[in-house]
Amino acid sequence: MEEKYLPKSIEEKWQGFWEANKSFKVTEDQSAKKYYLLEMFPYPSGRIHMGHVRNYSIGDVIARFKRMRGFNVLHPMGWDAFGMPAENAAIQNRSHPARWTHENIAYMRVQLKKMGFSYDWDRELATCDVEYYKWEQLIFLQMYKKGLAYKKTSFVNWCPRCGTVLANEQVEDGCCWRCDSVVRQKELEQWFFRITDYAEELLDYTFKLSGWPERVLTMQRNWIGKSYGCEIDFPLEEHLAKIRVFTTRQDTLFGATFMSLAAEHPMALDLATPDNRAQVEAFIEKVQKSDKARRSAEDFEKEGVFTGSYCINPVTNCRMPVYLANFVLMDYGTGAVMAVPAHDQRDFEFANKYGLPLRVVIRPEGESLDPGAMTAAFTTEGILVNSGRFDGLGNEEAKEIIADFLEKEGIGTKSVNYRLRDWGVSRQRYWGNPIPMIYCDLCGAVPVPEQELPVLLPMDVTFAGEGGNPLDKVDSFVTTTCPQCGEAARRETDTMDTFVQSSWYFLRYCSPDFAAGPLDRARSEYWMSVDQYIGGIEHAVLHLLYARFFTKVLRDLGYIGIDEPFSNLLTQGMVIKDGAKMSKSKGNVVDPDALIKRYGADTARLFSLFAAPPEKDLEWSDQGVDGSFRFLNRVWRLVFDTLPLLHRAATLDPENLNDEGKALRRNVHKTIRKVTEDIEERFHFNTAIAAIMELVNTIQAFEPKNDPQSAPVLKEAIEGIIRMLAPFVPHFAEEVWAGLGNTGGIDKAGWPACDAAATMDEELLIVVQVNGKLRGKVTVPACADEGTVKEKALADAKVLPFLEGKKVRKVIYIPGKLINIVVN
RNA sequence: GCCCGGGUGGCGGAAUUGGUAGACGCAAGGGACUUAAAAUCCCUCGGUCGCAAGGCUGUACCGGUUCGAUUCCGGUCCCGGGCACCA
Repeated sequence: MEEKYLPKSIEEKWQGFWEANKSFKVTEDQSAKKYYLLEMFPYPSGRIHMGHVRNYSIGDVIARFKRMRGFNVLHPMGWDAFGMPAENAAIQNRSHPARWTHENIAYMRVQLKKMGFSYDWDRELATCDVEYYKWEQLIFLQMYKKGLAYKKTSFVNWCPRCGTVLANEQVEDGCCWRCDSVVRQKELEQWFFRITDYAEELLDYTFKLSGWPERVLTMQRNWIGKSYGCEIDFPLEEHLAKIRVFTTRQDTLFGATFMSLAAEHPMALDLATPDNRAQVEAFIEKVQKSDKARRSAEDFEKEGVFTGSYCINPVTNCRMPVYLANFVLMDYGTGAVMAVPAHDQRDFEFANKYGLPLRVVIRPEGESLDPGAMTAAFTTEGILVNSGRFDGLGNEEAKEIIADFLEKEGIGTKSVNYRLRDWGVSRQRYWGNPIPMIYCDLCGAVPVPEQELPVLLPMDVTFAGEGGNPLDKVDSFVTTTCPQCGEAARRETDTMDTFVQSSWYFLRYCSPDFAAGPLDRARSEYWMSVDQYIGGIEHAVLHLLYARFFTKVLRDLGYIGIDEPFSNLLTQGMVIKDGAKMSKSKGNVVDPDALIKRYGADTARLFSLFAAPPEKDLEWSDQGVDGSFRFLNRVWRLVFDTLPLLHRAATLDPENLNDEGKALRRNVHKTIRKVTEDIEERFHFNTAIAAIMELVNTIQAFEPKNDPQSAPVLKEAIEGIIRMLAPFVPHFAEEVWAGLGNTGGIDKAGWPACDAAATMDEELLIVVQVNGKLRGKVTVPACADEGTVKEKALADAKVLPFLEGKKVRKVIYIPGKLINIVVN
């Protein structure tokens, strides 16, 4: 052990040691308790950023802690390697997405290794490798067979100038980010996964995932959005057809005075009367031009157009004009809304704008409601009026009664509706997993036979940045023959959404080299489910919902026997600097490489864990990093200075200590208990580190006496510190541990055990309050009963003045903590 | 607009089940060591009144429950994140 703490050489040394010994390589060991720890894998964007450092530092603490506690820990790492940025970079640099991606992976792998994260690198995978994506193609085919993958038309953002589909993030203020043309909605045939088949189960399990943050579960429940209501048919005046609506407010049916349809509604054009046809067509065109993001903006002007047709309210028999309205979405319900302007704010505004009638059917209890005087819709609970035989009912109870009535009369049916929509997985992009389908003029869409997999993504492609998917132009890829009839046919050129790859990578990690299928069932069942998953809160819905869905699909395809992929979830906050999220454009980025170079990886890890608890945002502070570095230096000196004493230390005899020794030992074991709980139960690494710092301060104040028991107590204390620090600053701990004369690595030493007997206090400090205000403190023997404490508190010199001339009404005693004297 | 979080010193944060508000760290100020600087060590550090002992006050704001509220309840304001106008 050197006199001075030199992180660079220490870190290189131990990283070499771990690599040479394959310290973190694991296999399925039935005799050991398994622990699968996973952090969300990175997109290989170029370099790691502080968010990665934080995410992976949090994970590494848990991995190393569990290892020290004797678990067989699976801790893998890989790359979410397909995606748009690679393609954009290829266009910009006139290079190839594969090259860009692999270079980035190589660089970032070095960075992660420099951080000292304890991964089993033998399991590394990249989703753009054919060994990964070919199995995904197989899964797609099996989903297709079961009807879980299907094709339907839907709308995409389309740039007419580039001739390209745009992602939402490529649309800026309704215009193409590259050429600034106005983006329009284009209808396209696309592949979908039937996630809605699993809506009920996905919802159900949100009530069983006890290891997930309630916040995330709430968001997922809201996303799935189950609601109970009715489907009601409104007959058309001049047609045989009916318009079907879904509503959760059947209690307001008597107040429905007009009908609003989505512009995309299949009946929209048919309902346009000759006089109105031109306006209706113009309106549909206009809605298609407005992009989805804008359409949902707060200040979006509610607009509509009258079709010229009328339908009939089935309970009031009133004529209801049928409008198209820009705020009605085809994706939710039936794409048609019965408009109740008196009791829905949007309908109220719409009715005002187009001079449509208002009919009050609910009034506040004990009051009446004048339709002419209303300035907003009345949307709270009340009593039904103008509703025939239902008048006088409370509107909540009326929901059930009216639903029953509608069913009996054959007007409508009770219905459950979900917000969740099927998952569109088609992407008109090159850098993704090719969807294994073939189009034949005679046979239609034909799946690629399983034995012909993989459909290789061709490498000889040029990137222009316009004119659509580059894959379309690779003749050798597109041109093929129909597997069914042998005639000339075309390959599907859509690739799969990258969320598909991230929906099952955690399963592939269990058997990454398995050559006979996507996963080796025996190995997967040993490791799954993931015991602890860690990642950013931004993935609370999409990724985490898709991964849950995919796990259930793989279960139903017979690949695995579990229902849910992640038993416990930890969502971490963002890394902030100067009050904003770190980003290149804001220029407030802290480069992990520079940090490692200056302080070493251990300091970077320590600070990112100490500055805030994981789930909170972390405000970066350069001075704070200095503080963490100073702390490590202090510990280093403490060990180095006491080394000669520690080497001579006799065996510890806990029964035979002086008061100072006992006090220090009590401190050591109380700290062990706290740090263990903070890591294991709360993931509050900041307070765990603070507790270790306090113990270091205590040890520094401890003066070893010339008695035989001082050195062993000190030795136990210092060894405890080093072992507790090991998950946080592993290189540092390994070096110091070896310096203390230990061999074989600190993992083998295990996590220190708390000796409960040593934590027992001999005396307790009792806080004395008078009328709830702190007035004094008394020290009593730990065994003192209530009477003794009370006596001592009432006699305390600092308390007495507050009792003078007053009468003691009550004394409340909280054992071992506090006594409150109530006087008046 | 809807949904989900959050608001504690100059700063990051602590107070885990309603029981000492401000642990730990940073910054700042003072001191020791040094020819000097760095490093290190020691002291002070919410506000306010006081020579001091100590008092009063204080966890966004207003109110409530309680012997006791940063913590629970009702209302208000502000900040952050998410969204697919959810009928």
